[in-house]
Amino acid sequence: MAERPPIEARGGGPSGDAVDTPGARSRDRDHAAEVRRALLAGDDAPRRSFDDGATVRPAGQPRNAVFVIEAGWLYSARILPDGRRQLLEVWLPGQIVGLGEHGLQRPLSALYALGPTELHEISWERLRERMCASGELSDQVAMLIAHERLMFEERLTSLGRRDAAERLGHFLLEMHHRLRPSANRFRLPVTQAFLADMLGLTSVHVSRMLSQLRDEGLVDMNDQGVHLLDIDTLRRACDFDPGYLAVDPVCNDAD
Amino acid sequence: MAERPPIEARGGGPSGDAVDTPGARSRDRDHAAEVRRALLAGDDAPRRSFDDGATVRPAGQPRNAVFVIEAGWLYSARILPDGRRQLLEVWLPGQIVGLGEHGLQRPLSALYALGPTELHEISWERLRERMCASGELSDQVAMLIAHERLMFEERLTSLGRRDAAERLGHFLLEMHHRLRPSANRFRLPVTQAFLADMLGLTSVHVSRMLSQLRDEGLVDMNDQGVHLLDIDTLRRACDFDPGYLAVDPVCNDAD
DNA sequence: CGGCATGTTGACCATATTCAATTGAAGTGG
DNA sequence: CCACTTCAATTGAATATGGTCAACATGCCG
Repeated sequence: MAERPPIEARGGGPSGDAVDTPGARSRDRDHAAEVRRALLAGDDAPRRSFDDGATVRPAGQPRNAVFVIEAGWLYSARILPDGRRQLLEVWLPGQIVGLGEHGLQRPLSALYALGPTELHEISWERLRERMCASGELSDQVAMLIAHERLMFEERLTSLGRRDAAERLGHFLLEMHHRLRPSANRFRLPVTQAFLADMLGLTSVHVSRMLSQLRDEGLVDMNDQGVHLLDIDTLRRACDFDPGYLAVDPVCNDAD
Repeated sequence: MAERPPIEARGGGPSGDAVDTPGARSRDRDHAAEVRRALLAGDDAPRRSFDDGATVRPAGQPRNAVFVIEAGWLYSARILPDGRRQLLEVWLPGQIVGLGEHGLQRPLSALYALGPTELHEISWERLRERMCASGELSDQVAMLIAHERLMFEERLTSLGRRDAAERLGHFLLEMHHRLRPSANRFRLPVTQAFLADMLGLTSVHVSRMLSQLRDEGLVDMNDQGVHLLDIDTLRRACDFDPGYLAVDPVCNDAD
């Protein structure tokens, strides 16, 4: 068993933007940027600020807007009645948050600020209006939703079939890829409890696994600073293939 | 707790289709049916048959079609290089499979037949053509993709934060809801190993947990026949809320 | 009949959780 | 400046949940 295709199954690098099967659109174009421009055109979208930890959008309430992140990070989470929580996604500057609730009356997941944030708020009314006006916009929105789905596909695989160390390594590689720092260091402003709720673990075990990764010379993480010591080994160990990551339009400061 | 709306959620189900926040679309219309009609109009879509277990679409190959299920079930799966596999979704008759790969050159997940199946194949070329022609179609496709994403959101929560028994109960309730049998019995033509790969467990443990659920008087499952003995208790125990399930257009035989 | 796939059960083991104690850093208020 | 609190992280010990290995039963099908 076990085929052995991926790990670099592309043309060259994470986005061999050369070949394009006819009729198939490349994910390499920055759809988010185009959608952002379309949604913000007119420049009258209200701006909103949130403090660290603030609830940007509660769960269960009628959904009525999407957000374009101007600065800061967000995360989405699903809370169970007994308090357990599963974090679903981390959202970075430039991303459009909330498209995935298209067609849903009330989101099941809540949205919180990860650090102080600046957002543009675009009402669904306005969004619909612009989508009706532009088939291309509709299409790009569909692709962005498909990309959110694809991220979940990968995370589902992590939670279902990867052990704690693999999940951690995989997630850190993912964030590294999304943030595109110049070096192998980047800031990840989250606690270990956050990582735990993201990866289906406990904070205690996250602490242990990070120590282990450090001992193995793979990752050094302290005080929200991540240093990937041996990316190639880590990628192999975690079965990380960035093929599922679209270009995330993020401007970021390394270290 | 535990609402009690659906089970016949068509006319006035989980979301009293009377009220509709302006600009917000209800998920209660059967978008899948409308998209199906649009894609199959002309009736020249090639039909394809697959035997049980056949690969409908391999992973890693250029994606070039979506499928409308005429009869039989499909499932999608992600396979890790070392053979571990995570099943992602079960697809039922009437569903359109492959929309979630919109914008992606090569799907990471493979698609297999669960029992003998009959499909209509619609090329992406054709799909794009019709989406360009109809903004409404684009929009409905976006909603269907959003729904796939929503299913993942729920399953992610299961894998991350629910224990084995809860995952099993939750999944069975979900299938019960999607299949809409007349009674509390339905056929689920999968093995315990299948359930295991779906829920991030081992087949041995699935066996044990099913025995436990039987002992508790909650679920009786044998030879692919599921009997939900105490739905209300089960729902409460598993935190199952069908709100995330759109109306799945499925015709099914109970028992 | 024999082979294969599936499910069940037991014994043992591993991974991860729970509980608890400790440390260090950061913030508050006297 | 110094208690005092709070929160995050670390570590150890005990525990639990689920995994591994293996044996066996059953049903199906050639």
